[in-house]
Amino acid sequence: MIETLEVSRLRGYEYSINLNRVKDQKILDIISNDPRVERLDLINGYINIRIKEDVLLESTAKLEILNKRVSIEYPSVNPNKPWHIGHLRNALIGESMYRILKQRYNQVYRIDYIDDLGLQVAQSFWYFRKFGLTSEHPRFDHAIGMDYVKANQMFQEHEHEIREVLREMEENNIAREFVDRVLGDQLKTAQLYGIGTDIRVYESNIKLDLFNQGIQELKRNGYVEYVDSGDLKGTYVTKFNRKVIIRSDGTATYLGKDIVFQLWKAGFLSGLKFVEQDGVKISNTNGSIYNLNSDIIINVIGIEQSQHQQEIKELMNNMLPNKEYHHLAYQRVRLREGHFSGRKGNWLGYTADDLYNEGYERMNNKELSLAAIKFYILRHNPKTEVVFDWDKALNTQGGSGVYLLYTYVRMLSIERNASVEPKPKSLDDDDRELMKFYLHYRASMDKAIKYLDPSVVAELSLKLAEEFNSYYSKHRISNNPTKLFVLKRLKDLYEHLLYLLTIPTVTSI
RNA sequence: GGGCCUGUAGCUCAGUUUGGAUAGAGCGACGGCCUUCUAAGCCGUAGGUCGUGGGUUCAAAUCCCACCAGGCCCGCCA
Repeated sequence: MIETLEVSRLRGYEYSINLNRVKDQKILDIISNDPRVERLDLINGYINIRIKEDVLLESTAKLEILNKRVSIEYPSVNPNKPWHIGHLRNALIGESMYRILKQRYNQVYRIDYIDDLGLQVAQSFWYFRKFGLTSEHPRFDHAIGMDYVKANQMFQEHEHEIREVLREMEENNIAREFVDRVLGDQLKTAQLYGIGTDIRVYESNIKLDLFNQGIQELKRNGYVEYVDSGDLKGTYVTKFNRKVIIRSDGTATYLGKDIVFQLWKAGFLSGLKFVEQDGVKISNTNGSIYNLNSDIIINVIGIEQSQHQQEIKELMNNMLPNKEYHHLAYQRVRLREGHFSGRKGNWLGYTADDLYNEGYERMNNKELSLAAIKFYILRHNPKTEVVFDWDKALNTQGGSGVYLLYTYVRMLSIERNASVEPKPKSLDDDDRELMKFYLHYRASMDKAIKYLDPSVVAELSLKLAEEFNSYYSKHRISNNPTKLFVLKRLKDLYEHLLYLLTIPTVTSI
């Protein structure tokens, strides 16, 4: 009962209900008879509930675990460039969301999709084969990214040739080694930022082991049909919303390839084979069959693909009404002068690695640099556009990742200086305010999961840090058994929150 | 033409889904606080037509309608 109510903003109370919302008098009886309730007060038309101290002291960060298989796909960066800040946003939202989801579902899998048969890779591979590496950078992904800008300028003139390369890639997978070399470097950035994956799927393997059988299956089940007249003559379209998935020349559209993959995630199609390497399942035609069978499918993809995602969602809901399909849409990170464009190459100087290096230079510390960047990105609601600003991204003062770590280190320091054993006696209102964060945590996690939004957790962490710093300046903690106990509990929760935000901790600053 | 997202303090953002207590933070400005657990901190002051106009309601930043501004999407591209 109590769990469903909102956590009160008033000091000393844990929950509050607006009297006007109480439609049924029985609710009042139930609340006042709840053994966990210590006291009810009526103030300004609100029922304020104070719960018993031991209930507060015993609250934990453990949520009810649901038995569902969840997959979340991110960051799926094209393997022909280094990660820029926009890719980093995708990866951080994905990784944080993954960690949050794991608190609620018993099986959560991270998927990274590698588009090794895309036009972008074809352009880069064509250029590389023709001219070799023409940009200088110690990292292959960076150099290739710079070369891509040049390759793109030549695209129109050499389109026929490049499309021919793409066909060769599709037939003989000739770019795989090139792609893996770029990917290997991209993964260094991923590792730097603590971004992980469980399942890596290459488009070439989908093409090889899943696509044709998948399309046959869809035809057999009547989900797609051949068009024999009109504008779309010669294509195969989805029966449900008449979107082209096979062109009249027999090749697959983006939607066609995508839908097959999403259906694989849901367990509707089978055939992908995997080998395991360092705990990661990697698609490989010589491996063994594995099916994910997700109940809930989440894709972290830019908001500009909303319409495309909506089409897939409708199709999935239509075919598999028992599965959930979600598009976690995020706005782009952009520069003052405009959006990132691989074509123009204005991501130069704004790669995820550049960002880290600049942070390291300013703070001379790996964790502080990472914390600043991660918090800056994650505290924005995914739907809001982030206009990139060096000083804001690498802020070391209030409302920053550095502030969060500083607060954490302060907690550790007080614990180190403790002169008594932590043991709770009676809590004053300030102690209760801190213990209440366990209740706030539950509410925030519900919200973060419901709306697929890690910024909820970022805001909670910041509020906790602010509340604690205020508490710290007001009370002497290290010689007070109750306050040391509260500190310990709060620190446990805080550590957990930082973990959810992918922010690594430090022990001193 | 159709659809989606955004608009809250000088700046960057919470709060909008579930209408309700004086609309909250940070940065920047100004003023305080280090012989006491980390001052990358804390406390205080100034700063608001919640894009605009209607509507619903006892009550609207929040719900409904229209409009304005910025961004994005509507292909046998990906």
